[in-house]
Amino acid sequence: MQCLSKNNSNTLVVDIFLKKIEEVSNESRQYTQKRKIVALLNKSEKPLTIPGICKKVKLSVPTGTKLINELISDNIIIEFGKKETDNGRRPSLYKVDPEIAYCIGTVVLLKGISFAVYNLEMEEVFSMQDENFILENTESCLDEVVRFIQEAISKSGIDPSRVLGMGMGITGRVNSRTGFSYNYFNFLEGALTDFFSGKFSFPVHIDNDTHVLGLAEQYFGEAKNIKNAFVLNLSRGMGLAIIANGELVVGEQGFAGEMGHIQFAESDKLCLCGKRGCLGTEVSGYALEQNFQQQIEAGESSLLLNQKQATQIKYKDILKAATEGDSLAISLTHNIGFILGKAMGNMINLLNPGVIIIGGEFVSAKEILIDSIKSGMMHTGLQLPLRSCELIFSSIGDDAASKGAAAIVFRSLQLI
Amino acid sequence: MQCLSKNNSNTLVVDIFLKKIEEVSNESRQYTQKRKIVALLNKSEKPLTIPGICKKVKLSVPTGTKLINELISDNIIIEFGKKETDNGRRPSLYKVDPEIAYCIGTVVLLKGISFAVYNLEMEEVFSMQDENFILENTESCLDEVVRFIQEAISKSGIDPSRVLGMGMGITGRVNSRTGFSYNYFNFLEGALTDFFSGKFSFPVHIDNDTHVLGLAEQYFGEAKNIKNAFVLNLSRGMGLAIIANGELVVGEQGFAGEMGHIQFAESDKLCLCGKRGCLGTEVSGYALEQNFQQQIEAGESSLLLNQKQATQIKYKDILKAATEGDSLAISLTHNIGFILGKAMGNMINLLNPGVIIIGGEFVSAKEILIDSIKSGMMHTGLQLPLRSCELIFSSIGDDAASKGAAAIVFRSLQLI
DNA sequence: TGAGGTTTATAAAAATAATTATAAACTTGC
DNA sequence: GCAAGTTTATAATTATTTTTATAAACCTCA
Repeated sequence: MQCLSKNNSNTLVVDIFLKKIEEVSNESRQYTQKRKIVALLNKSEKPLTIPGICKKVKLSVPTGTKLINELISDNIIIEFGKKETDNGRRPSLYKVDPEIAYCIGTVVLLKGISFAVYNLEMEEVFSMQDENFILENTESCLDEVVRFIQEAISKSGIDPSRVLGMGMGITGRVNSRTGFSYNYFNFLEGALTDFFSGKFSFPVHIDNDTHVLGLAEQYFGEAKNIKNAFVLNLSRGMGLAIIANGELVVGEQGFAGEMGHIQFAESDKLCLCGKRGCLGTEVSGYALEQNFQQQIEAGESSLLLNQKQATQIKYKDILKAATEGDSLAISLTHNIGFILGKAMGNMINLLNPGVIIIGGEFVSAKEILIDSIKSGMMHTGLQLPLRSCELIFSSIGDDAASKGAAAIVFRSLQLI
Repeated sequence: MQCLSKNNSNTLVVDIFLKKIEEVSNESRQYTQKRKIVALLNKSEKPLTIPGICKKVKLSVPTGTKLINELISDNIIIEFGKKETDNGRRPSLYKVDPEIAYCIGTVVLLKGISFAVYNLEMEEVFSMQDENFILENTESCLDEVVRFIQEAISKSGIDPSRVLGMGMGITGRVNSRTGFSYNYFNFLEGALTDFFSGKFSFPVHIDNDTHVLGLAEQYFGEAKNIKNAFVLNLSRGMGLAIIANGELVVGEQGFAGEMGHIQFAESDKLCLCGKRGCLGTEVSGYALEQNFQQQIEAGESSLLLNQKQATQIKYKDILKAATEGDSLAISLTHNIGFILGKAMGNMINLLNPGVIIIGGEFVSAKEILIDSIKSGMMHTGLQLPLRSCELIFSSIGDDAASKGAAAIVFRSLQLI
């Protein structure tokens, strides 16, 4: 009430989203109740009725009605038709006006940067990419990121005062709790989130690219209603997002998920981390490229050589060739799938997930991977946990990561 | 109020503990508030003042005072002296009467069964063991368990109507959500919890012995204030309790933690599960016994042979001999520690815990194990997560498991 | 088509809780 | 040793919320 009476000012309208429900504060009781109603409506897939809302927030219908009407005149929630019922007077349905506030998801990868704005229903209202961006641990690269985001915000035409926050997925090791980044932009004195928050008028959160992909599956993808899940990010590198008890596991410092550095490899190739036997040396886009070159040198042939030199061929090319029937590409992909499957079988024993979702660039070769992964899993997984674990491939698509990054904002405000 | 006015009946007094706070119900608002106050006081380590309570449950001091006074006349909470402050009138302190209700923890192992009653401050008020018990998957064994518990309750002298529930830790695979046991007492048509609940007047929960040990460390031991931790149960077998985001991870069906069946072994001995390379074939009390016999057969000597024949020597004997300086025992224990350490290093990469707690019978050889585990961890763990992960040995003692089992009850009622 | 049943929504009355004011208990410092 | 400052606890007043009652909207079935 106190803040919402003057709803000409956007900042004040957005204020109702910006505090967690249980947060202790000396705001009026009614305002807390209003925030509860708004959060409930935002979390709900479908619009709700007044009696439904009142039951959930434990309010009587008269007071609930009063608060809801105030929220309507504040332009925060809107009426949305009437509910079809079998008998009785039809109740009006209400939902949060999806265009009253926005959140931003940004993803910074080794190659490429992307930006997207989502409304409260998580519909993309604007997006922008730069495929030519190259991530470097330099001040000038950081400036480039800031400029890119500023330009994107300006092009999107959204009012920054209506932005609840920005979530950022960034390659490398990141402490999502403190906001520090350890591999990139680590020259800053303070947290990377603080640096960005200083540049923009809204709060900024970060996590690594794999975790952000996990959040996308958790909230919008195949893990939506499953409390325990794995989301594998298999591209040039590999990472694992673990969802346990319905929450993403980031660990004590945010480093959880380094599955590429578990000693599950069958050979003892030297890994970039300095150790031997890391799974990532055999299961990754990088490994696929290495294996391909090795096989060519050993005399194997491939249709890919018609287009490019062996050393120029990237893992995405090999995956594409595999789907097109190139037998060397298929056999190499198969092999990776089998080793991956054995590793996943062990992971199943450890954490008993209900579903494993394969995401990342390797999804393009899903027909070739699925059986090899499954047969690998059979080798190491125990009967009971294996039986109830589904293996599927991600279907959210290209904007998964930025959607997941934006979800960090909603999660932090308990709006999801 | 409605239930508590007649507090002669114990069942009605205990009623205030038996519902979760946020549970939707049509009880009076004041009663819900009372339950909030009781839960808050029970969770709090120290007694609280009226203003403190009112701030936490978001009530004004006058209404809070009224409810607290009612709870006092209902004999549920008690005054507990006055708080020392620097200035101002000294507030009275209040806490839940610890003897108003109890919970039971029972642990059923392959050899031995134990029972303990705890008051609301988790102090043991009664305990009973039967070391001669042998677990079998038979109806007569199940009867024996029931008889043992009935006898223990009767001997303890506690009023069953004051028992909030019983938590049971049982060896083998267990689905703690559904209450089904898959290895023992699996001949029942329904859930094992339903069977027990039918025998007693209070609800019964189960989980496996390793998870229960993890709960003990989480709530009362070394993991108390750490959100991400491992608790290893290293005895004749091995299991891992994983705590992530402040919650025990049991997985989708409750099977999480089968670390003994991850392919981290260096040899490819056949495991009882039918697979090869399982960590448990090299890191467990069973493996220690096997290795000992093998070494003796190969001509090694040990002080232990003065007491018993090689085939009669149990892993506990070997651990004891190691602490007493027997060089074969030390070298075998060391070796297990090193392999375990390498496995733990990988687990650290995966889940980035803040602490690893070694529990189980192997704790007796902690001086010998600690360095070998640490050096193993160095071999496989990544720098960043390794640096911030502490390795410690459990110090809760013998009743850890039953305390953890009892904690299931408190956890289910949000009293912890 | 209209009576009976059901549910939503609003109005008036009753119950409940929060503010405000005041008293009591305690420390500190002159 | 007592005034000033601080905090707890209770009493009286004010505000809010729930209950109860009533009206309105809608279905079904005779």
